[in-house]
Amino acid sequence: MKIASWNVNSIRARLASLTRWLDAQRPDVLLLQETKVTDDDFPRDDLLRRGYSVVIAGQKSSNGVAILSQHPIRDVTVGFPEDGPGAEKRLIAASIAGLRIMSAYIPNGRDVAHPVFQQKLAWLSRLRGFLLEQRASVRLPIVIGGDFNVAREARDLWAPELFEGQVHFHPEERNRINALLNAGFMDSFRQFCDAPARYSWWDYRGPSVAKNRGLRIDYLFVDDSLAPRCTLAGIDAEPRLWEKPSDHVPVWVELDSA
DNA sequence: ATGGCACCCGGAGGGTGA
Repeated sequence: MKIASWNVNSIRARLASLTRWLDAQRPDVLLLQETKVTDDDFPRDDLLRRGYSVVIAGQKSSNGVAILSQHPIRDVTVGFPEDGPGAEKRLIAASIAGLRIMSAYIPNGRDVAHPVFQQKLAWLSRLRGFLLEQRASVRLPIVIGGDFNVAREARDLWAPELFEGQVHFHPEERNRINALLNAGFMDSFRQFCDAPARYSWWDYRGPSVAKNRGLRIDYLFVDDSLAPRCTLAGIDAEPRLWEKPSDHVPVWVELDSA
């Protein structure tokens, strides 16, 4: 079972790339972030035609998450239980093939001095609590993928000395990610690859792609209990070289059948 | 060096991303 996650930076702008990648890779499940579209305008038909069921949590202009699946989708929840009606659409969870699968788009944080940076930290803390609550209540192994907007380690950034203490590589962000993993999850990519400079995002501007100046900020975290089933994981950097790319690329994990 | 680029909305150019 192949599960992938991709911040597409607008599903409408990325529909050609998305369908090209889906047709080539045929993942069982694809988690999307930054769909940037209302539910009414989500291009469902292009995905249904390819055999994917779709559940979405969208909003106008920004944010927006979705889950695409070739298997039946059940028990969908959007956001955190305590969210008000105006909450940004950054989290969707569903039960698929005996797993609790989630797509998450963690707030960027903008700048460490900006109030939204504290909201990012709070959001990551809430996410940890939500994962524990879901594990207890749904009782299925959890796979959460998404754009976490945090590089975990120095080997996950092109210039750690430049980013240290800044947004995306601040100790408080790393602490929140580590606390989340310590709750019983593993960074699937790092089970199979120790190499530095394997990134999931490159800036649109300047020579970022040519010089491999990127960040690894997109992850698939899987329940520790899934370790024996986890056979391979990777980052597919190729779509970053296609026409009209997202600035993020898909990350993926393969799980053996239970 | 606050630029670079791409997306959004709205119908110009500012807000946001990372």
